[in-house]
Amino acid sequence: MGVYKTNGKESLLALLKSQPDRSFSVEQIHDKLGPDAPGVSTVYRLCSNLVRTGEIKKYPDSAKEGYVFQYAKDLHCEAHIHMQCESCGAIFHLSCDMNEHLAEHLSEDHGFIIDPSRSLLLGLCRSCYEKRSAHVGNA
Amino acid sequence: MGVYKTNGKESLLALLKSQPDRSFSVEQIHDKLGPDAPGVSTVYRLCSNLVRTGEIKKYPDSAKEGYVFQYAKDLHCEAHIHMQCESCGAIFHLSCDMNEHLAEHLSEDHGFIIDPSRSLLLGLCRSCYEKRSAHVGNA
DNA sequence: TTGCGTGCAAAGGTTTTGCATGGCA
DNA sequence: TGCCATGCAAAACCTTTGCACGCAA
Repeated sequence: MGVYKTNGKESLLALLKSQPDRSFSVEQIHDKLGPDAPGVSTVYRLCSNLVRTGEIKKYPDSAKEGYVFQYAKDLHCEAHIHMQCESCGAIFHLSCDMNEHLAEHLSEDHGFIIDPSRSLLLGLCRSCYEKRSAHVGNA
Repeated sequence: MGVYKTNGKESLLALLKSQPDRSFSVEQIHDKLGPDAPGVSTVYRLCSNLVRTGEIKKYPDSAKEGYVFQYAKDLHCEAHIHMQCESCGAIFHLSCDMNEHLAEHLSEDHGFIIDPSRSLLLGLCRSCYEKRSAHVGNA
């Protein structure tokens, strides 16, 4: 599997690649690809394959139950923690010394060996936080 | 709902309370409660209610897809991050200054406002790490 | 006695699987 | 042409819901 180059695979990968900070549910992928979209079951199959090959990553969805997928190739995601915005779903890569710093602290003070690639911090990204602050305003 | 004191509710809560570091899936709860266990749908209903009242917490399961529940009352879980062992499923509460330290760093350097209560770090707890090391041994 | 909680069964939603067809190399 | 990938439909799975009965208060 994954040997041939097909339309479905190409367009799916193009979509995720075009917005590397965004994550997509199977439903969103299927919808966004429009009329020439592969069927839902194929989207599932493609995503599974791409996760297996490491080209995309799978995260639990912070909003609804379920899972989302995000382009991840060449990002060395094994080494760093990720942050997901609970409002817009964007996923950011923590690229700084905090990764090592935190890992060290957890290991030494708590006896916990972190797996950064699967650890997900939830919260609000800058723009969603500002939007929300604006909304609340003088409440 | 949640007005009456019933066997199902009592035994479910007792189970989770007896192992506050462990998390349980609906299936595990149902199985562990044995012959006098409430039906699966009741376990779902009880868990939903208890999550709503804050007595237990719901986390995505690191192992299989799905969710697990853990006793959480009086732990002020809103304020701190949690660590889940990918091997045994135990969930630990990060109770130290790192919570504030990390939150500050993420906010200042990355513009990310963390929601600690929903953030989950995955990895291996001390005992599972040691077991695994022993297994691998001289590989 | 009142009405909430439960069990059972059915429904709902999501993901997986089987099989025949179509497309890539 | 051979084999992989896809579509469709059915199945499997998990979770929720409806309804009638039993139990707590």
